[in-house]
Parts: sequence; C-alpha cells; structure tokens
Amino acid sequence: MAKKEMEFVKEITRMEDDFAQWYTDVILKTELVDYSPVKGFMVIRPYGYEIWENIQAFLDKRFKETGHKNMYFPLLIPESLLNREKEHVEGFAPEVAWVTHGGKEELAERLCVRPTSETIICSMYSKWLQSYRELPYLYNQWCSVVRWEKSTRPFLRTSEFLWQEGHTLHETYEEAQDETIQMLNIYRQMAEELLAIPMVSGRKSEKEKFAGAYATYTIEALMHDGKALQSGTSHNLGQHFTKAFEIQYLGRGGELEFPFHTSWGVSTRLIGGLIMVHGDNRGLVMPPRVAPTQVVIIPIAQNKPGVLDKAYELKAALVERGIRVELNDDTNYTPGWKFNEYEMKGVPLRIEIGPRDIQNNQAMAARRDTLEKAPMSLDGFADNVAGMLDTIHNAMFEKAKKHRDSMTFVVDDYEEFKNRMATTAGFAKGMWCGERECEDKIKADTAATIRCMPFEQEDLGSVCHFCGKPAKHMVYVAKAY
RNA sequence: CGGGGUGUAGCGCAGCUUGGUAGCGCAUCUGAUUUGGGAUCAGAGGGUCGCGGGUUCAAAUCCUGCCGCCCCGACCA
Repeated sequence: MAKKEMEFVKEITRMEDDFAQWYTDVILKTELVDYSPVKGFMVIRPYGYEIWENIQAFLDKRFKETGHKNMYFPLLIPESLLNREKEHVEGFAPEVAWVTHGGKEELAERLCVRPTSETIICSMYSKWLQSYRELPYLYNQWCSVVRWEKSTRPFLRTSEFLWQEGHTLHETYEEAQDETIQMLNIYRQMAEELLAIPMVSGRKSEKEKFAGAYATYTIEALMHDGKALQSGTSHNLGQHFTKAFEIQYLGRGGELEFPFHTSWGVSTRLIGGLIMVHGDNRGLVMPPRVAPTQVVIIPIAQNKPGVLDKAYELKAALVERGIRVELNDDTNYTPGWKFNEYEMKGVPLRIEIGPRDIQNNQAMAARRDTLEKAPMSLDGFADNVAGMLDTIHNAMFEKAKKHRDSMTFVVDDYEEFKNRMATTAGFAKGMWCGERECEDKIKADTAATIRCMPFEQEDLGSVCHFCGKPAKHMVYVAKAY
C-alpha cells in the first residue's frame, strides 16, 4: 500500500518541487480546463464551469439585493468609441483584438473585441440618461472579454476570460464612492464566505490603478507559494468617462450635470486563486460552499444485502437537505480507487457506508481538508453532514489565514526585504512615501509591486521603508500573478 | 518580444547515435471473478511518428525550411 501511495503522488508534481507544474497537473488531471486549439484560450470543462456557476449564483444574488439589474452589451466596439477616453485607450490598446473584415469586405472602421465595456456602455448611457430622477443607474453584465496576452496560464491569465462588469452612474461623488466600496465589500464577502480565502482590501497606487479611474480598490489574496493574486477590483471612475462620452442629465437645480461613474469586476481568475490557496499534493481541496460536489458517498462491499439501499437512502436525505451529493456505485472501480479520485478532485467530505457501519448505525466520514476519518451517526445524518461542511469551511479559512499571516512580514531592512522577495516572497508590510519613483525602484529591485494601501492602516513608523523619505501610507508589497 | 524545453496511440514515454513493414506502461472496450485506500485473469480496438521539401531501393531515424505547444522573464485582471 505504501508503494501504491507513492505511485499516486507521482502523478501530480509536488508543490515543493515545482509549484507551476503542480498547478498545471492539478487543473488538467481534475478536468477543470483543457487547452484549446487557439493559444491562450482555454476550454472550461464541466467541473470547472460548475465552480463558476456557483460563484455567479452567489454574486448575482448579492447584486440584485443591492438594487442592480443585469443587461447585455455587444462584443464589438468601434475604434472611435474606444479612443474617446485617452488614459483608457492607452492602457488597453496594446492588448486588444481587432475585427477588420466582414466576410470578404474590409470594414470602413475597425471594431475591437471588448477588453472591458466602459466605452460602449457609456456611449449608450449618454443616449438614455435625461434626468436626475433616473439616477442611480445600477447595472451589471455577465460576459467574456478578450485581452491579447503575451503569456497565458489557465484561469490566472487567459486571452479570453469570463467575468462580470458592473457599471453604475450616480448624482454625487460620495454616492459613487459608497457604491465602489459597497461592491468591493461584496467581493470580499464572496471570497471569505464562499471561497474561504482571506483577503486584504485597500486602494491601488496611481501606478497600479485602472486606466481611466479616479481610484481603484482591490481585494488581494496570498497564494500558497507566497505570490499575491489580485482577485477583484472596484473603480471610482469619477467623471472621466461621463465627460468623454458626454453623459449629461438635467439636475435638481435645472443645470446640465455630468454623473459620477463606477465599474467593478471579478473573473474566472478566482478559480485559479482557490486552487492555489487551498490545494495540496493530492490535488484540489474545494471549499464546501463553492464545490460542485460537496459530498461523495462510496458504498463498501456494495453487493452485500442492504448496502446500496442504505447508500441511496443517505443520498436522498442529503438531496432533501439541499446538499450537492454524488453516489458512486460503479463496480468497475475499487473503493480505494474512488477514494483517491475524489480526493484529487477535492470533494470536501466523503461518506463511506458498508455492512459494518450499517450494523453500528453509522457511516465513516472522511474530511478532505484534514484527511481525518471518523464515524458519523446516521441519526440526524443530513444535519450532521451540513454541520461538518460548515466546520470544514471555517477550518479552511483559518488555515489559509494562518498561512498568509505566517508569510506576512514587516519591512525593517531593505536588503532583507529584497532577499526575502527573491526567496520565499510573501506579503511585505511597510510605510511608503507615495512617490512613483520609489515604487518603480521597488519593482526594479525585486519584481514585487505595491498590491494596495489597505483600509486597515497600521502605524509602522514615519519614514518610507523603501527610500527613507517621510511616509504617507502603509502598504502591502508582493510579487503578483 | 527575449531565454529554455518539447512534438511518436487518449495520457506518459522508448525507438533516432548505426535507415530496413512502429513498440511499452497507463487508460479504453468485451467477459468472468472481485470490492473497508488506486483488484485479478483472458481477449480486443486504437498511429498520415507536428507539417513541407530533400537524400535514398528504403526515412520516426539523415539534411533542410516552417509550425505548434509548455515553462521562465518583460507587459497585464
């Protein structure tokens, strides 16, 4: 058995040996994605897509609870529209894909495949908005966007990715700012309550903010290998776009006004994040609330009388309770094979039911996160399972938080900071002067970037830890995906 | 766009040095016996050897051009 276990582990590269290869092995072997015939474009397979559907369901409910409605805008944007806002076009121009022909005829004006939809949405908003009475505009769309990336990795950076983008208009700056922060908070809740990923949230520096934004806010997670992942952004766009697109309305005082604008988005990148935060050398570890399959039931010695009946009875009880459950009664595979298979796929809880268990009015419950196996009573079975899933969620969140905290350090000494970024990486906390020159030097020296100026500011001193000038903000610095 | 690697069955690889009718493991299919941590036996199917050109009686193998993909950087969610 020990030998077989070693053989199994060999199928997935160990994290410690090569984290990037581990990631690739896991996503391919668990059938989350596959590479497509077009470079940089991935196929999301059913097991991966179901994760995205669960993320969508969670967010869509929150969006609607906060007054937003969904809509859909076209894939293609005329070049002239993209060019309307200067910072924006400069930010995205290098990575847009162009449609130049319709059939055999060359188009009079090139059309870009949307890299994001601010421009086309604003052009329509300017047509629609007339009066302050219509504000706020609270809309969102679920779609995919295309950015022609030079180097790509499934989920983390692909040329096309699925996301949602909210686009709202408000009467005042304060309202727009409240909206921006509200949506960031929803993202943070989603990350913590659904994905069990602890986030640092805060504001981006001028260098890192969205092209055309007044201010960008972000949630940042730390991956198992010590690199950070920007996991969601919310932008206060001020009046940059509304002025460029001449969105005007008649205000309360009878004057024409420009509204204040926000946009916010998360993408399928989140799936990459949950893999790299929770996964281990056996494969995926799915947080229970987002897991496509939350519980798998494996009957043992299933041809013995009563076993399969009991297994189906347990499944029915879990379905009744609203738990996503799968029962694998395929006789071509041994229980051991199934155990390994579902562990690799990260199913949070495995229930084993065999003749001995039935005799004792129990089942064996094996947790994926801790790999612990213990008897579970069949009295109140569905409640026991539901409780266990919550326990697993909480344990996974705490474990991820502990890991992040263990890789977070204060910058005392610049040389040590450089050294640490080159080895174990992690989150570096420090005071920062706020100057672009200093930020550029950090990147040149370490390849790390300022991830954010967190809302929860800590007073770590009065001078910049990176250049010695007077400090303005406390920042998190990390290497990023 | 720079650096590195790789291309032979669905997947992982051997064969190439020294040219001679394409092989192994896993997976798949059929049947039987099995089932508390990746079962066993018997049988079966599956290939334009990345693409083009050349040398040769003969090319997976030698020469040549091209292409794809992966990883690491720079750029970005």
